[in-house]
Amino acid sequence: MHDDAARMYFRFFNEIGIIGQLSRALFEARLPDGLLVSHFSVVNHLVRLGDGRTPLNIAQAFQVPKTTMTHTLSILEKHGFVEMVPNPDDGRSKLVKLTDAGRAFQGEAIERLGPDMLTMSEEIPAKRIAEIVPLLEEVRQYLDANRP
Amino acid sequence: MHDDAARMYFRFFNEIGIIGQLSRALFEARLPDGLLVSHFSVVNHLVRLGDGRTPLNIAQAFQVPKTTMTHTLSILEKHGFVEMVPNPDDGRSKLVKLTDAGRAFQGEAIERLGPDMLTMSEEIPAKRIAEIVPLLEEVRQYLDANRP
DNA sequence: TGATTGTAGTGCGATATCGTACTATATGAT
DNA sequence: ATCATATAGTACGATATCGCACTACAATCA
Repeated sequence: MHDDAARMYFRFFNEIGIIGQLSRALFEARLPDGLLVSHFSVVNHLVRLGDGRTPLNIAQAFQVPKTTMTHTLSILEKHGFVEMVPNPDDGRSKLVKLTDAGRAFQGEAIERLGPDMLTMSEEIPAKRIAEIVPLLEEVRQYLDANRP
Repeated sequence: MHDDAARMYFRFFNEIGIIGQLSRALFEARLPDGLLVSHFSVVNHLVRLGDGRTPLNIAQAFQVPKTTMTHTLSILEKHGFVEMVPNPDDGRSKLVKLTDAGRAFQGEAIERLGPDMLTMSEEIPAKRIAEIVPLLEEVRQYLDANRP
């Protein structure tokens, strides 16, 4: 491993970290007060991939401890975006159901991001983004498969 | 803005977020107990770009509120990695000085990451990473310049 | 069946991050 | 010089995230 190579990985992960932070801040500025990306992400996940999942299943999808997901889901429940129902197949567990308010929240949040993405696309076309997404997916899969 | 373009940006930021989370977890597994990436990052910043900076300057470099940096620096001070000294040019402010222990901490943390990067470079060569870093920098600069 | 082991979710405590408000000092206008 | 405004740092409270430990239920095995 050359120093140059090591430095390149450092730069890469550094940029990833900063972009993650900046995009999160941008996104949260478009969400209703008090709601965070971590809240939206779960609702978005349920809308896209289907609800009726267990908290543990969702926690694993987001790579967060189940205690964190318990907390996040309690917030979503407080906002009326999801409902927790008993799992008929397993008395220990619950199923997370989206409500109409939850679906509306997801749709509105995405709509609010439209103008930002439009503006960004004028400076950095989606075509250029599309060129690097595959490698990012590869890196993500590698890291996912090699978790400590 | 086509839906396809919007979806591409979503995928991009989604991958960024996940990679950020996974790489943070990986890195923190290599740090001494109780120390987080947020701690290392500040020490690393001071080693690379020079110490004797003010807390506010560092906070802005990391795009975090100054209250967060106050807290982070207090942790680093508790570990003996930095010292806070009065700023001779401004009675309101302080300067952050690295200690020998701080430099050692940074060097050891980087060394510990070496094997991980070596392993990763076997699957995803640094050359491929190098090809996309410039665009990531562009995105980062764009987001930085268009903060809400 | 009963005992053991494993799993889903939660309660609790610790730390990180952030927003608001405050203090002390600096800057600029008059 | 004085006053108004701006800035650096901190105190404090709120929320997010996480690890540990516990409970309830499930699965397995004797």
